[in-house]
Amino acid sequence: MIQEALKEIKRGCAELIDNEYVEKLLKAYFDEGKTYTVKAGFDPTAPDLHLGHTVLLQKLATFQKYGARVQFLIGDFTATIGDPTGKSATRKVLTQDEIKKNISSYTSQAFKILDESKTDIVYNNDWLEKLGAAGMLRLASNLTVARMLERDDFSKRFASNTPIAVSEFMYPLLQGYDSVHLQSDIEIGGTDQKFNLLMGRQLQKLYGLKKQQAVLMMPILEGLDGVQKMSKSLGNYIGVTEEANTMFAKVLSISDDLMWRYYELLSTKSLEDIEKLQEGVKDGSLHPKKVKEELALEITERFHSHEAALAAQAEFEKVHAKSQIPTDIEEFECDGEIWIAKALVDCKIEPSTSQARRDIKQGAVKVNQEKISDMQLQLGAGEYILQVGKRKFAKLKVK
RNA sequence: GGUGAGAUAGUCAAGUGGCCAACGACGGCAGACUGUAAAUCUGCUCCCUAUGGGUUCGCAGGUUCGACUCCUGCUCUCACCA
Repeated sequence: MIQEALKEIKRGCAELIDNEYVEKLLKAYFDEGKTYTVKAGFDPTAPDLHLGHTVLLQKLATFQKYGARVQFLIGDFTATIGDPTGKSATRKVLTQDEIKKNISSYTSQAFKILDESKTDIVYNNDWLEKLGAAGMLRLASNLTVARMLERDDFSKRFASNTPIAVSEFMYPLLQGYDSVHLQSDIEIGGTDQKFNLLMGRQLQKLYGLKKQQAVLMMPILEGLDGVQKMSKSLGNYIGVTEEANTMFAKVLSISDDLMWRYYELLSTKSLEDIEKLQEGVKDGSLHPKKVKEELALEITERFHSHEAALAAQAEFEKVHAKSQIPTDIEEFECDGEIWIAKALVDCKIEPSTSQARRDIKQGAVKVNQEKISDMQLQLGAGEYILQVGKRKFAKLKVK
């Protein structure tokens, strides 16, 4: 029983520090029904969660299945500093107002995956603000600069002459202090958080806690490009609030290699089943696109519904396999004759008339499914379906 | 505080008085081929109804017929010294 739970918990994880402690917690749960706490921190910097975040959330949900109370930590204080992780430059600081705005949409998205009744939402501003200058200094005295520079991204930035703000040094310390305050039993985070997560253990010890948190690290989910980590700023993400059609299409656009990665980290299929799929693709009995569709269905269904997922699949087939016009296209209107390039910009499927001209020249623009080449084309009264490339559509009514 | 180096398009990075809307690479977009995959090949990649015009090379001035290139001041970054 314990071993089974442990196996599920460890699935897809990159590293687990203090396996024994986790086992002990699980044993206490199964034997005596004792719960324990699992902390995960989230930065309220962007109001939207994407699949990269859900890797962690799903892991938290697994813990909840086995007796954990989740400490869903909103880093409203630390967000004012900016976590240096993975950034090549100092991050811009958010205002309190911006942060507040992000939080509510944030949590409601998270509860699509987490069990609300087993989750405590906590804000680190509550205790970090009270820490004061003296507390900060005490905290900071625990760490040397040399040790701080051991951190990969700091040393890289230092070596490449990119600025590091002193306040950024405080980030790992504050995150670690969160674990002291919350007395977390386990903390989970991405592999890029290793330094910060371990800081929690170190500080818990220094501040005299009996137990030090176990640390579970999950791999970072690659974005749609398959290279960089999924992030909103890179635009290579699938947001959990995105429409079913978009979600489905985005999953299908990832590469075959990346697909297995997504299977491992996002699917709830058992590892054995995934392996079978992999073999099937290898020996040619399964078409990789079919396998990818299955993944797309599973993910879309998770955030929408079974019906919506199926509808998205049908829509996708319609538009791409049969190259028909999508069902829902944004509609625009205009008065009087309009120049094609201007129309494309007005319908927001081209950023500028310059770009529109280029695309027309290259034969990427279609009007009512017909490729056009006349740069000067004027659209008279009537209804038109405008299309740029394979993905951008708009309907325009000219009065 | 002192000395030196640097800031160029989404990123990296050439350019060191006119040949510069600015080489190249990556990214991105589009076309061909496909499974809206990958790989490959090709074209495009500041804005503007455009064989032309406008605005760009950290910011503000100046020199010059002409400045990304020279001068002055400022802002920011880095290194060394204190």
